[in-house]
Amino acid sequence: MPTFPDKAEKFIDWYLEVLDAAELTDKRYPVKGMNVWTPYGFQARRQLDAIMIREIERTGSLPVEFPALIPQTEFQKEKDHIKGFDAQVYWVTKGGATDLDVPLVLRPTSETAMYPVFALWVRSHKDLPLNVYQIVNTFRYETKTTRPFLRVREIHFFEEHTCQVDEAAATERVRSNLAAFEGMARSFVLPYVAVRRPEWDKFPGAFYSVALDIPVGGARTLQIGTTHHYRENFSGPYGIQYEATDGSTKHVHQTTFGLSERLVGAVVSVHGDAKGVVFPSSLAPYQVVVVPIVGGSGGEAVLAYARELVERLRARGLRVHLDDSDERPGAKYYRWETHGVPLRVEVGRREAEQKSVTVADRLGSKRPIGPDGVDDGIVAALAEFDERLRAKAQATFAASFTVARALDELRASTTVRVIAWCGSEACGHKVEEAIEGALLGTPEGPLPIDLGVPGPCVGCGTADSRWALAGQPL
RNA sequence: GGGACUGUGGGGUAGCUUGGUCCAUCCUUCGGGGUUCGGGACUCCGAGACGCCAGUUCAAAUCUGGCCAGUCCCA
Repeated sequence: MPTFPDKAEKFIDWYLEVLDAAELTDKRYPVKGMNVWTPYGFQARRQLDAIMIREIERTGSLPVEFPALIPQTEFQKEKDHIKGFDAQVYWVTKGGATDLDVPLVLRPTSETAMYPVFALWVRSHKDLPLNVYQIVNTFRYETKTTRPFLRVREIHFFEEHTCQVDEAAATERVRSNLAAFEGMARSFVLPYVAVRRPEWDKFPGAFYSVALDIPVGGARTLQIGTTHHYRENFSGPYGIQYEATDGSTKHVHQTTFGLSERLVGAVVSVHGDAKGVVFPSSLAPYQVVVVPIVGGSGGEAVLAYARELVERLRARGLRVHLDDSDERPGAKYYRWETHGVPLRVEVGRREAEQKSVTVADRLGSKRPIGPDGVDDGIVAALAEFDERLRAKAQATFAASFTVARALDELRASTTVRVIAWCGSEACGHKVEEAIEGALLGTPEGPLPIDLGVPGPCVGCGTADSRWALAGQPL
């Protein structure tokens, strides 16, 4: 049986082959970093979008869509922002054969597209808060190696932008974004940690940035989202101001919240195994695949039973696929395992006669259900699968962090490290050098492992320190 | 930005050092027929490739140069 490269030893090879086998993307498109969403991958993405939309709209955010092109003049208004993105923007400089008077940037993110318009929208405190989001493609000229879903040049981007009355309200919005992400992460079955990025690694133009990181084996980490507090850093240059109740004019305080198809890559990376992708039921294009086993005589009765079962399960709201292709049963099992389908329902002559089913889940359990309570049993098996997936992911997560009391303990790091840090940039860089990676920042919530109060800073020995995480961003 | 390496059917490869035995090997894939069908079936028939351009040569997948694309290492 052909196998995938070892996930632990050759992660990237494993990742690429698994994606290929699962038909989630076609990476043969002839532009670096731009891949094709296949029907199967697109359906996973559609679920991803639906979850992001559900959770953000729960917080009162509304959808908008801004244009993809931004005039250079607007793009340049915030100094740090342009400095941060200068090297990775695509320019549109011609319309037909005519050079454009003002070159246009293909949005790498939409602050500079939205904020001139926000300045028109926001006039009074009654217009606040302004909470809007969009899901669009953004473009970044990545110079490093690109990877499907994980590092792409055309990003399928979720971005929420808000305007708040003051700093405290913006701080609260950052908090509510983190709460919204908690709901999303629960759906994706992704244990993560929220960390406040160090000053030198925050989003260009931000007051501060909180990133959502997950461990992905060894000391490696993957940033799967960010939320930023901008204070007045953008509202100043873009003139987003309002008249307050006391008649004074004030600049709004802004926040953003960004997520992307990286979450698909994260789900593949975290849950995938030696047999391929494993989707939680929330993202699975097909939550259940029904495999009829039609050998010999009586095939028609089996097929009829399978079709009837599919209809009943669909009526229960499940995404169900009937695999009535010409393949033999074993080939179908392998196929849907590589594709990460949570539940496989086998029905053969035996099941058709008894009005029962045999249910196998993607984590390896297999059992008969019925003849009574077949539909309920399948629904329950799906929920059970998610919980087992969660327990498994949680155990891996918990084992992915260890404390390092001194710099030399960072060197041969085989997990993400938790360290005591004084907060200085000098000590931060010492840590980054030692781990040959990045100081991810200080956790916003509880630590992923229980460690009590931090000891002296690993860089300088100062007693005044906080816990921080260090790893090697993928 | 500096350096190294690599481009062969849809995917993965052999052949390249030493030019000819290559209208290019094998696995997979794809189309058609038949037998099969409770964990990747078998069989028969068929389809499909030397990144691009120039050069050397009687002869180029193979050597040389340029270009394009990709990968890795260093800054």
